Amino acid sequence: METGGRCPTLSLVRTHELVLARIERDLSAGRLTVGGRLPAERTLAAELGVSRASVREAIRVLEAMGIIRTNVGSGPEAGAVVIDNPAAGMTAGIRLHLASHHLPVADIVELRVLLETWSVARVADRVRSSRDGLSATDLGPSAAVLAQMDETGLSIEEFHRLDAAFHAGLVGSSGNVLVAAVMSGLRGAIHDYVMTGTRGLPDWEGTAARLRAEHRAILDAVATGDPGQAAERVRAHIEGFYREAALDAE
Amino acid sequence: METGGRCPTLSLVRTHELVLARIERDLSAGRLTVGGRLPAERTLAAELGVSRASVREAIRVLEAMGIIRTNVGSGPEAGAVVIDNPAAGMTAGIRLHLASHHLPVADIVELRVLLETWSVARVADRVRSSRDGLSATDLGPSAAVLAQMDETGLSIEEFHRLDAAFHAGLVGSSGNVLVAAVMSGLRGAIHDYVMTGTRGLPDWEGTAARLRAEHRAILDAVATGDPGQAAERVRAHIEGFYREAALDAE
DNA sequence: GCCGTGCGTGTGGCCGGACCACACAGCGGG
DNA sequence: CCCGCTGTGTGGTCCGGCCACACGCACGGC
Repeated sequence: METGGRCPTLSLVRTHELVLARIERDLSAGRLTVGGRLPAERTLAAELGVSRASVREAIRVLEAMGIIRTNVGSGPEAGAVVIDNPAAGMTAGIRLHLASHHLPVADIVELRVLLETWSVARVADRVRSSRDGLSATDLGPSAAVLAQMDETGLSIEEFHRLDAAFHAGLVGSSGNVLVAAVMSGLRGAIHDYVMTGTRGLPDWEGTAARLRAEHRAILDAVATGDPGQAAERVRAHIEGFYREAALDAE
Repeated sequence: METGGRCPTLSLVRTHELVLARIERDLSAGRLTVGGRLPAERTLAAELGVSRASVREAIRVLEAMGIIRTNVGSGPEAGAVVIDNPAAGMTAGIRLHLASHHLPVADIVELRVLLETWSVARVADRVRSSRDGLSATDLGPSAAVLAQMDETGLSIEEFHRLDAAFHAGLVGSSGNVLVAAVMSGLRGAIHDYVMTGTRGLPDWEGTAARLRAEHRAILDAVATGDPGQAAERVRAHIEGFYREAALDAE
């Protein structure tokens, strides 16, 4: 199985993929955990008998997928540390496929509606079946975000940041980590489209006021344990805004 | 904005990220399209005034995301070509986050159920509202896969390959490219778990026969335009198998 | 004319070495 | 005790070299 060159690497599997596989095995086996540090590039290269360049290539993939982050220097913040940010990989991947025109924006919007209606219905359902615990621990932060959104003088960017926090909070309350990550990735991927569309709105203040009212109606439906209403209000809210900002006209 | 070193690169943005941004812009602007070729690494490095290593790092990320594939040599198959494989990036990302124990398998199963019930319900809905066109062009391949699955002597791997093709075909018929990609990514990410679970089943032949019957029932509900039944059968089919293969016991 | 062989060219794959900036720890001097 | 300097280890980037691969083209032989 030796290749003819000087490198003992299997010729069908690229070297950086060997590095990735090794790191995945270490993650699976618990030898690497979120918050823990990878060996230094030079160390890992020596251990695996490959060049540092190949290790770096693998590291780049892991960074893009939101598995690790790297810092130069020494001390506890230095090197490659395992993180838990699947949304980063989702955002990057979806953005690129959007850029290549393979993924239509309309499909992204549609999946967002599906995931978010499901999430809020699920949260509302849990409120209905176990009212006290969920209301206290899960909807308080969402209400706080809505209060922040009522402040005057918010920039469009700031409004959307709070908007994202509100929606992400509700989706997060569904308890499905992957759904939350996909949702975050979707929003991240179309952020520029949303900003462009928002700036083109004829009456941003009027729209913002309507969005705020819709947020409150959604939170109300969730808090009163009405899955059907919650889902319907979310759907109307998302589709309404995207239609107004011309995001569905792909 | 010049850094102190010999490299004129902005110090807050890594060089490979500059390369990625450039390629994303080219994709967005249509200068690069699916099927088209990127400039050679050496050419791109010279154009951007960076080292070939930085270009390679960016290329690795694009490969992992399913945006490009690379081949050595010369001629039409050589170099980095733009492809449309978002599922690849999904699979890789989800696998890694699964490996790090940040993503629970149960969340993956849950999302799969959500996406697949939505997809078959949508296809069934379209059958109901436009029966002739959809039945002929979209369900024929699915029925053909089921016929293949009835052949004797299928290995477990082959059975699951056909199983995946059947499910992917139905999801693909929903018409949402992103949903199909996420679904494919989910399946790819948990493939090893499924294989392990399947090999541990006490009566694979009995299970396989039941799965086949459930496939036919699902296809029947879709073909007769019954969204509610289609979704319910898919749900029961997925949850039943994953429970039996101990995939929900996370 | 056709086929086979060898050479040249361009491609990605990989390596090793060099140097940089950063971040910290440890030590010595005021 | 505080500050400055030095040393060490980290990732970031570049450069140059060589390899295998894949093709195109030219030349020679039949």
